[in-house]
Parts: sequence; C-alpha cells; structure tokens
Amino acid sequence: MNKLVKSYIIKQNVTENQMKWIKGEVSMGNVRVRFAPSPTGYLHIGGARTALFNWLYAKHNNGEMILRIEDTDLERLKEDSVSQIISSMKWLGITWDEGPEVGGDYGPYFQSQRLDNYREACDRLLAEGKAYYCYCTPEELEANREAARKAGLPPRYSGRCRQLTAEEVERFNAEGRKPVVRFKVPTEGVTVVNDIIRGEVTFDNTILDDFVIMKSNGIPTYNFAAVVDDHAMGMTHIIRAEEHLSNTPKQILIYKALGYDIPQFAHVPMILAPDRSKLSKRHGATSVEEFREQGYLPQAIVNYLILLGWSPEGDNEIITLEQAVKEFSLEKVNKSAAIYDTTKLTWLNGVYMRDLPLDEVVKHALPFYIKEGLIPEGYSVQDIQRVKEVAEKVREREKTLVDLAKASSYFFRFDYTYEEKGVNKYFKKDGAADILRKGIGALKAVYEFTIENTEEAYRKLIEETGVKSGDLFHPTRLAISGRTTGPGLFDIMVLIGKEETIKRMEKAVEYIEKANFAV
RNA sequence: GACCCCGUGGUCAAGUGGUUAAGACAUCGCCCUUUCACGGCGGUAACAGGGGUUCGAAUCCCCUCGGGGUCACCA
Repeated sequence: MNKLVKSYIIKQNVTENQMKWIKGEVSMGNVRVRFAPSPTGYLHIGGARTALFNWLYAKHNNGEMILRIEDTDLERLKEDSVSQIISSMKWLGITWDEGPEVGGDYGPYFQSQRLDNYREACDRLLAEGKAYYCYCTPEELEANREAARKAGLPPRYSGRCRQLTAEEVERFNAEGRKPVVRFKVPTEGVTVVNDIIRGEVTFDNTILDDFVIMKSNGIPTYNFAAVVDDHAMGMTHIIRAEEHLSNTPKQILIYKALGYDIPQFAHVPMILAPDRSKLSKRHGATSVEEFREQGYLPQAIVNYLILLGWSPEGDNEIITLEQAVKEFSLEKVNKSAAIYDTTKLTWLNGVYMRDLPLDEVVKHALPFYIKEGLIPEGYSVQDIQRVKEVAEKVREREKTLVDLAKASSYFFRFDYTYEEKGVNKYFKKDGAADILRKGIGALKAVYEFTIENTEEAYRKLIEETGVKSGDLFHPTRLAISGRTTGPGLFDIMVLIGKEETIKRMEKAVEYIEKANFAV
C-alpha cells in the first residue's frame, strides 16, 4: 500500500468494504468512471488523453466506462460536435460501456435530457434552506464585480439575496425577473479535496461565494449537473483535467449538501501547447481530427498520449493498449503539465507505419492515396492491391500517411519532373546518357523481371564496363522515379515493371541529350 | 489581484535522503549502404534560484521567481 492510499484511509471514513477493496482483498469490479465532454467542438488531444486515462483505469480494474454528453450550454453548442467526438473516440479505439449509441441502465446520457433530475435535487436544496433564489440581474452583478475589482477585492457575490423579504420577492416577480438558484456556501471552515494524483488539497470556504447552480432558464450549471449526474450514475472515480481542481471544492460542498457519497478524484495534468499556453486553434493541429488529416495513425496518437503524464515500466516506450491496460495506475500519473511535441508523435507514427500489419496501414492510407489522385474514390480490389505493393516498400522510410502517399506517386504515374539537385549531380555528369543506354540494354536482356535478376544484370554490367556502381544506380533512380531517394532501386524497377522501366529510362536519355548538358 | 496546482536537458520522462542523475524524441558525429529511411556506436545537454533540516539532499521545510489553472446565469 502506498503512502497516498494510507493517507486516504486516515483522512476519510472509509467503509470496511472500501478498505478491503483498497487492500486488494476483494476483486474490483465496481469501478465506474466517465468521460464527460461538452459538445462545443472537436475532440482535442487533451480531451482524448483524459478519455484514454479513464478508459485505461476502467479496463485495468474491470470497471465500466461511461460517456456522458454535457450539453447544458445552449449557446456554445455546436452542430455535429457530438458525432465528431464520438467518431474521434472510435477511431482512437476508446470505447464506452454506457452512453450515446450503446445505452445503459443509467441513461439518458445527455444532460439536456436529464433536466428533471437537476430540478428535483435543486428543489430539495431549496426546501432544506441550502440554496436560495437570487434575483440580481446580470447588470447588477457585473457592476458589483467591477466595483470589487476597482477596490482590489476578489469579485465575489455579495450574498444579497440570501434573505429577501416576501415583499421584495413579490416585487421582483412582479417586475418579471427570472431568478437563478444559488448554493449557500458555508461562511467558515475548509473543504478538502482528496486527490489520488495530487494528494490532499485544502480550500478555505470563505474564498468561495454563493455560486449559481440553476440558471434562470431552468438549466443547471456545470458544477451542479456534474455532481447530480456523477452520483446518479454511480461514478466511483472522477478522472478529469486539472483545470477542474479548483471547481472541486464547490462540488464537494454540493455532494455533502445532497447527502451523497463523495467519489474519489484524480486530476490529471494539462496538456499545453508548445508555447506553454492552453491549447487553442492558433497552435495548429490540436484536435484528433486534424492529426488524422495530417496522416497520423490512431495507434501512434494513442501511444503518444499514454506517454504524456504517465510512463510504463522499463525503457520501452512503444506500448500497446493491452499492455497499458495491464500496467496503468493513477498513482503513477505525474503532476506537472506536459507540452505536446509533434516531433515525437511523428517518430512514433513512423514506428507504427512500418511495424503494424500492412493491411492495417493500407486501410488508413487509402484516403490519402485518393487525395493524392493516385487511386480513384471508387477504388477497386486491384487498386488496393497496388497500394499494398507500393506501400510495403515505401512505408519503411516515411513517417506520415501524407508522406507515404506523396512518396508513392511515381509508382502510379509517369508525369514527374526530375529533381533539380539530381539532374545537376547525375544527369549532367559526362557519359550519363551513355551509361543509361547500357543499363537499358542490360535490362532488356532480363527475361524474368525480378529483383534478383535485375540486380544481377546491373552488377554484371558494372563488372564488364568498369563503371562505378553509383554512376549507374543514381541516374537510373532519377530516371525511373524522378527522385534521388526512395526504396531499393530494383524494388522500384520490379514494381513499375520492365516495359515501364525501360520507357522511363529512354525518356531520360532523350531528356539528357536534348538538354545538351555537356558544355 | 485572490486562491489552487506545478517546476529534472529543447521536449516527454525515470528518480520517494547516499545514483557516474536512467531512458526516449530531437540534435551532432561515425558506421552500415545504390539513395533515403531503418539499424548500430558515440557526443552535446538537466535537478529554476536562495535559505534551512541532515553526516549527506533532485528527493524534506521555508522564501523568491517562473509557468499553468480557477474565480461566469461556460464547461
């Protein structure tokens, strides 16, 4: 048992069962965690990492992962966002046991469909005097905040409506004011958040003001809805980003007021942009969808995300989801924010590009071949086969699917221009055309156009003529691919075929002689 | 501004009082090689600063500084 767990036991009144559970004396099958995004845009990598950690924790403990959509802010709601988030999660391989599309016993899983629950809980608080109606207008509130700011005081709500007289209430109602409901925060004492990752964090209740739990339109605020739902849905662990740590005391106060058991919290560190600021659109790719479009594989992204804030045992950083599930623990999640660095992601992507089964890579690569115009949108089995043959050789040396498709183009068409650097270096060399002609001759004599046979023909030619191998290989490569880099020369030849290879080489001879480089 | 969290190389990240302070990515050099990549070998590079505590601090405490978060009828 580690220190954290020990201190937890001391600090909280854990039940005997919980104690057994912590000690590992009972099998853990009751862990329930959730990922609760608000549908205001794409799933960004921070959210994806949070979802992933929840998922890993659930799987590690044989528990359940719930997906809940927090769509209580009508104004920021974005069309399609839910389906975007869902598709990104699916693409990454993060599943959920309950939630949209799969249902479950604790639904509905959209907060907009659970309004009755919040109303009910709110009424109870109201009836018990733990919350009250507030008739202050946004303008009044803003004016107060402004005044406080000027006075150098924290912008807190005054508590003015805590005890309104019946006449005042009547007057406000007559004015047509629609009240909000505020939670009565204790005016003294402290609230302690016991966080698995951060330990014990203490907040003074006096720094909290009477925050709104129900808006005037009858919709709950985040801090209230989250608590009501997390309890109703039986959440045992709340794993979320650190930005919520400061909200947690408010939520704990609500848990207590409602008489709910308090779940365990784990606030994972934030993921920051390269300039150390919070992730936003101006930082380039930040959403899972964008990374996908840039040619990253889900396996690479997931692996990268696992490494941000958590590290596996040992030196090996290439880790599958299965291994991660086996090893994952919240205690090992570190506390400091991480800056995401696409360089390492790109490296990982390269690793997965060459290590994943070819079919898997091709599956993800197809859209990029289409985009590059190498295969038609309504591609055929033959097209897939061709992509496979090419990708098998090209994937070894490329790091993203975009690069893979780009580096594959000359296998599909002969419309390239020769790389200038290569022309200068190889085509302009004395006797280049002549050597190419000899190469053509040698290749023409090859019956079965295989890697071994073509290579043998070339080796023999080198031996017979005494030309340096580079003087033959380099111009040939440039002639048949237009480039100075790529897969093995004979791999290329065989892939494009004898006829095409010779045709391209003849074209190159023609090009060299027409350009008349020899000055 | 108040409150909260965090601070090991450029980035990720081991490390829980005694280590030559791991490893990965990036970077540089060499090797392999028909090119590029892969791979192999090696190099540069870090405990934010200052005080304590201790025989001994990256590890414990305090202060400073720096970064981040929260203070909404957003989530």
